[in-house]
Amino acid sequence: MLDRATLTPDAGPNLGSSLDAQADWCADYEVVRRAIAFITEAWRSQPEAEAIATAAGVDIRTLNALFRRWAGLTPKGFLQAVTLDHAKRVLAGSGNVLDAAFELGLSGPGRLHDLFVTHEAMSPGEWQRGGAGAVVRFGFHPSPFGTALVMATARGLAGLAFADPGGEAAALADMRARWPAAQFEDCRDATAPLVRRIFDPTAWQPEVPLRVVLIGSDFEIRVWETLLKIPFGRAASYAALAHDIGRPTAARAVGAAVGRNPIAFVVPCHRVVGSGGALTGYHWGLTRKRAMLGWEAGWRAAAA
DNA sequence: CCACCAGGCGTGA
DNA sequence: TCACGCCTGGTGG
Repeated sequence: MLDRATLTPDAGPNLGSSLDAQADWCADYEVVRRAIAFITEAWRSQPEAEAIATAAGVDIRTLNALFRRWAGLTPKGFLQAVTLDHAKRVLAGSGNVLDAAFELGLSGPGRLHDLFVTHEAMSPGEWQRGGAGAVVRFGFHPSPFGTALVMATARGLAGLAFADPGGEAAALADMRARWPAAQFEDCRDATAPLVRRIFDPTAWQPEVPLRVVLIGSDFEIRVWETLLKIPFGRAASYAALAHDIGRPTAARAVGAAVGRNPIAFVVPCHRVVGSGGALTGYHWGLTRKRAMLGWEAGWRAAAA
């Protein structure tokens, strides 16, 4: 098992927590997004790196540099990371997701690339009672997966959404609709530190866990808690999740609950795929789900 | 690989 | 009660 010291900014993707890296994130993601869209559409013809670069609107050298910076992998490695084969490889076996994680030595304290999270769960009723007049502060920030919308309460991180260019208003409306009684305040200064930390694996450490608030039904909370057990760079199926929470026949209901996860990326709903490894859906777009799995694959490769 | 189907289940209206 | 989903396993191309 590797320790965090091997993950210096030089060894890993992007530039740690430097502000320059943050400024580059969205520009990089635009190219990544175009590359993934092209690969997804043209995978049958096994496109060359050259063709991918053209489709992404950059030259091949730029493409190489960009992928190294963005996720520490080559375009070829990236190509592999967004295929069905890769999804199957990272798919933990059926059965208990947590047990599978421990068997693989990827779970437990000190595991690699774990965004350590402590959570507090609230039912919608509790939220409404205790949160009458609750203030939710939000801000838009660059991230490796496009513009991120971060929502925070005094109790911790409550929401994380994504927006493609021009989709900021829709993302905000989506989030606001989840907590109709709350007051919202645009306050990027409050959310900026969260973003820096969330998207920089070199900043993840167990000593200072990230506090999150999960607001949902009992069933949803159980599903979301289980998502937090899926190791970085791996995947679980909806059926395995259903099995894990003791409702083996409720895979579809699990899918719906996963889809309602308010804290994208941090609660890793992007690590849930169909039983056969297919990426069946993602609230913030399948392209973004592929990007996240590819990014995690790159970080794992860089650390290994 | 695709299309379609039925069984399945928690949610919100 | 009902339609709706980030489902799944089976059938027939």
